[in-house]
Amino acid sequence: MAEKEEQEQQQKQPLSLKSSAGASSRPTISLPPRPFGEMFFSGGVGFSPGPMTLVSNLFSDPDELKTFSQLLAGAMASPAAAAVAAAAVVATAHQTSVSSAVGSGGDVDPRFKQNRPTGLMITQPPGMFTVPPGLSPATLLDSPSFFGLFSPVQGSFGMTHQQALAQVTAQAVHSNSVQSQSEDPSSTQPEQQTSLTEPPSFQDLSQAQRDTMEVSVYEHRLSQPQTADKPADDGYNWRKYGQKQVKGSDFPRSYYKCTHPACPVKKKVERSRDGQVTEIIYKGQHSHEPPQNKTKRDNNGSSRSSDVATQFQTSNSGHNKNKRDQETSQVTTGTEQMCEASDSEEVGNAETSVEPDPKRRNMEVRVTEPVTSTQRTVTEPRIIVQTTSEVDLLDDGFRWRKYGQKVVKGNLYPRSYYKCTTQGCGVRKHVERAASDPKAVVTTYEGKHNHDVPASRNSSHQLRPNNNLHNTSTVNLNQEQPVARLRLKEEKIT
DNA sequence: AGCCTTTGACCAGCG
DNA sequence: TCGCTGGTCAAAGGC
Repeated sequence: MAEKEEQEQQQKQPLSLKSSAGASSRPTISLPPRPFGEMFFSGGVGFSPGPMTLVSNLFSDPDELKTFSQLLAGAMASPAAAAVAAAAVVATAHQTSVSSAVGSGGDVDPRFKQNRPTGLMITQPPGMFTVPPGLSPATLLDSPSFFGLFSPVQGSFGMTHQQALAQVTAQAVHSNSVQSQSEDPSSTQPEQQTSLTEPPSFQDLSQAQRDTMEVSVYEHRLSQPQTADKPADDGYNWRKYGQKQVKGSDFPRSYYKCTHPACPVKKKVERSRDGQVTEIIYKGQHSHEPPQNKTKRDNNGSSRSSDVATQFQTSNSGHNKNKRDQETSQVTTGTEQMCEASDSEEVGNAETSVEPDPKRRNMEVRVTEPVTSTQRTVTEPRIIVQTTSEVDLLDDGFRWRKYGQKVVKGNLYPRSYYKCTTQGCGVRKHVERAASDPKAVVTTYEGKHNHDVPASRNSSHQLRPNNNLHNTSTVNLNQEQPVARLRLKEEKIT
């Protein structure tokens, strides 16, 4: 008897795994409706400014950014990455179609490295991407439906990344729309149909459309469960307006409303028996920016933490009949597996990364995100996919492989992340376009090369970082070009 | 004083 | 229609 109870208790632990769609109590936390790109890419880079600065003008073309096709190609190199790409595309596209709403968070928490989320599962809303358990991402990629979804993108070279995303969005939304209509033939969703050609951003939507649009973003919390009275601080102010003991839960469910006047956003917070937050479901779109002066109350780092969104769901108020189901159903990619925390530097650092773990082939993908605390509005969601094929040739003498990029606060341009391709060398650098001048870039090095410049490139390198430099300096390499900086940072990479 | 949480009651959807 | 369940309201109290 006691043993049974113990088993039950174990099953109710936040990290326990259950199937979704009603039966699921997989620990999920849904993010507030905010740009997926931001959720993926903002905050907590993990790098800190290094000591030396140097001028360079390595990118003259703002389109250095990877195209969607490139991202897709990169993703296809790795099944796991492919899954992440798919999920990211869907999520991003979905976000694009629904909202350009603001994000949440605050300042970067330096404790993030300790508290960073460590894993999550990418899931998709019904009618969008559904990868049945047992179907590997690679299989997915081979499936006609997958490329059916992406075909407009692949067949649209020359279009912008955002346009590509828009088309994917259209496909996804259409798919969702079709499903919804099949469930409720009497209702139509003209605005979504319209989005087939040009998905409207949240700003583009009429107020009525905004009001009827709901977005829930599910997020899995794999570590740092919320044990405080309040759930994760997501940058907004909430007022609890109700609490209910729900069936099948040992802990009551709490209901919160955004305290901002006229803001319709609500969230539900569920906890496990031990008080840990196991699920937060957001509903609605914030009609305002997060309060900038919001008090940070995280003394232990538990607040301010947010994990990567793993599931997007949309519903239309016209379908309230099915709203509950839509809100609670969760379709996940791959098996119902939860990955434990990983201390992988690659995973744990700032950007989204992918860890193709053969043991978790059917597990979606592991993607991590730093504690998000930056607050900004992302106008163009971007995708970060770890690519394996691209070798960056930024000519500092070393060979680099680009493994991600993201948009950072205050800069319209993403910065890109590179790793030294030499085996065993953990040096990384990130290159960002200067906010003040897109022609200038800031390159930050992290770590110390444990090898010499590759012989084949010895003669060509221009900006080789001095591994032993500790000073900071700025060098203007080109009087005609804006000053960019190369920061060198020497620190132990753990 | 203002904002928040608590909590019992009420309401609506569903089977 | 009734009971169950989840969601919300609103008064009371605390900080």
